[in-house]
Amino acid sequence: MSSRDIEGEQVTIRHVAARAGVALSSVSRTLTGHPDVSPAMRQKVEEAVQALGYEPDLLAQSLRSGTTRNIGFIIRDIANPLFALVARACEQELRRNGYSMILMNSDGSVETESKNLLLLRRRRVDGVIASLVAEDSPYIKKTILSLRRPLVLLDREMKDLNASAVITDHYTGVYEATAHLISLGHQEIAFVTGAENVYTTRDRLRGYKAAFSDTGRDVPEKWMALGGFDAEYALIHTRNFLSKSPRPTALITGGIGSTAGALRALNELGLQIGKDIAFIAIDEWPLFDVFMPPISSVYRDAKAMGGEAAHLMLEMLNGKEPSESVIETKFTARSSTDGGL
Amino acid sequence: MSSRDIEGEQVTIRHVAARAGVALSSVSRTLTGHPDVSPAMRQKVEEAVQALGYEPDLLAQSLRSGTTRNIGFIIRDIANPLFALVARACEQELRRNGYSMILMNSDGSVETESKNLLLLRRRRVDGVIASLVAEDSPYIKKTILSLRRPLVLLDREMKDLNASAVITDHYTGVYEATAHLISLGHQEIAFVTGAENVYTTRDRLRGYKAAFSDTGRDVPEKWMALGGFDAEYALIHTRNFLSKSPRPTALITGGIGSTAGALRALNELGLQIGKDIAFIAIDEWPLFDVFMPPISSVYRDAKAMGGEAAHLMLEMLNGKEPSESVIETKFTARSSTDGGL
DNA sequence: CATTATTCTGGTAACGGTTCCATCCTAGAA
DNA sequence: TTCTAGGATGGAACCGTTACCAGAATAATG
Repeated sequence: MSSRDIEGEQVTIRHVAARAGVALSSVSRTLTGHPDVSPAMRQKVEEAVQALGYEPDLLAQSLRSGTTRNIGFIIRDIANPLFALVARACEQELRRNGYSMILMNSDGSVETESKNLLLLRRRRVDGVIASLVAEDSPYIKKTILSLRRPLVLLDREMKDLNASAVITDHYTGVYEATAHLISLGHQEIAFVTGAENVYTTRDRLRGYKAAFSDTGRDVPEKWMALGGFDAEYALIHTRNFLSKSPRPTALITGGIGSTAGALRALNELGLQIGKDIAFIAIDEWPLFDVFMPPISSVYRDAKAMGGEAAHLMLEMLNGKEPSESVIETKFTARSSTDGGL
Repeated sequence: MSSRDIEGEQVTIRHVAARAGVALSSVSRTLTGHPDVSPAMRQKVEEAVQALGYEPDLLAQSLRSGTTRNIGFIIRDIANPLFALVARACEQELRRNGYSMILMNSDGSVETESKNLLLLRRRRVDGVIASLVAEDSPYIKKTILSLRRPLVLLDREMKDLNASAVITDHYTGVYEATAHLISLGHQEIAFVTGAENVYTTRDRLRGYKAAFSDTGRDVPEKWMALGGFDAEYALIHTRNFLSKSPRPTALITGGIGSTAGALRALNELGLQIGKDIAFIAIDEWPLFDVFMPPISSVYRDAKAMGGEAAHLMLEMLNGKEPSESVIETKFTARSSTDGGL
């Protein structure tokens, strides 16, 4: 006998009706708080519900009502500490409002992402919150347009989508970070991050470039590696940059994964942060403040992002128009930006 | 006009039947792969499905079949990097097998956890994978017994539950870690971790104690702080221990949160790891290998845990009896255990 | 007291599928 | 040729709800 066989038959509204000696429609009315229910009826039904331990089947209710109170949440990788914080805050806020979160990793693949979207549609989720792998895939765009459900994008820009979005103002933070390095006398500032087919990269790049041009300097294009958010990409390109001679005197990494890869490369080459090279990370790893030396960073409030995403979703579910919400970034100088020159 | 109004009416099996000019039962048979379907019928149905862009409603299928292909996943905190790795591996494996994951944080609260379990039951999930907040809550036990669904526990021991479990062999790793410190000459080894009402703590504690008693030493009970997995708890107690005189010469922290709190305390007190104090963390933070100095740790494969949890769940869903799976731990000495004496 | 408005209640039709059952064909066996 | 087995199909019941509609009971009105 497997554990599945144990399932005693489910208690349905019919059983309750029988036990209370009333029509099943009356039970439904009582339970959904319809006004036309006599105290006597309420009494009988509640007694029966209590006695049988009845609980309404959300599946059946969903089929009937056309709303599941389920929200799909698609991200590249839940193990990314930043996304994990976003997901947690988002789940908490959704849960407080009676919604559940169906979590799907897209594993950095447009194909998986697309499959996930289609599966969520078949599951009749009420809405989707997603951090897309890329903005330039026509296939994904087509899939999204066919979703026909409220959508909240995380740090992505896509036209004609009728979607809400939580957008980070990367520009400000990265501008400040780069300007800080320049003010310290750095010019050969490497920048290792993801590809330009996502808003995140483009906005950061804008800040990076502006910091140079605003001070009348040339942007050191040769020290830019814009290709992937994964640690492997950052590892290879950081290693490459730092083996050259002359090499960059400072390094900025964009994103959690890039930072991990770059730190590994620095470690491997025996270069000490804040001494042999100045280092700034965009987005914080949880223990950055106790790292030795403490790492300068461009911070954004991931918790706020998740909460805001849930909030925008709930608004759309209440019939409001899609809208955008902006998250600030803040540069904090710590001792990892000390040396390098 | 809100985005919800856009929803053009759903294409159902009825529309397909009408378009193909056949009975709706025939459409169903064709789509579910029933053997008694003529090539002509298949042709007609497939043409209609294609033309209308029909996709079966998983909700309706679930209601009929009694199986949702949804698995509930309950953990204390998805932002815990270890749990995030577990969750990712688990979701990937479930997804490969056609299941989706409903994620719920219990936020360290037995009450929330219990509510989550009940909600998952109402959502008619096919099974639940959970890392429970505590093993000694009769209320939770009662709730779980009423689940009537396959259950996989993560690192927890509960009797008479008919559940599968992924169990970590903490004993070995912690024993080795403690023995290593003892062999270096440490006796005043502090141990800061969660409460004993979860298997995790008990098994670690067993290893810690055995390392002392096996060498005929007294267990330094006064340096044990077993109360909470949260960083705050570890911060306070580490601070407290290390302000004493004499103070511990070594410190072991059990769990991701404890490690974070302890590192903050050390930082705050200006104590340098691997010099002023020997330090070992149980469970690794993602960047431990590039931390300066690198941190000695008791490692376990979180990815394997998640995959194994999914595997055990799938087995139960296929009618197999509940079973247990054991995950190994491995102590690795790095330079954080150098000094202290 | 008769009549009209209000509660209140029960029956039934959806929601979108699957599956059983009965019927009609067609082909193979006697 | 006649009988039968089984393939192919349509119709209807069912999964567990909610919502509409009609009728019964009660209350309010003239």
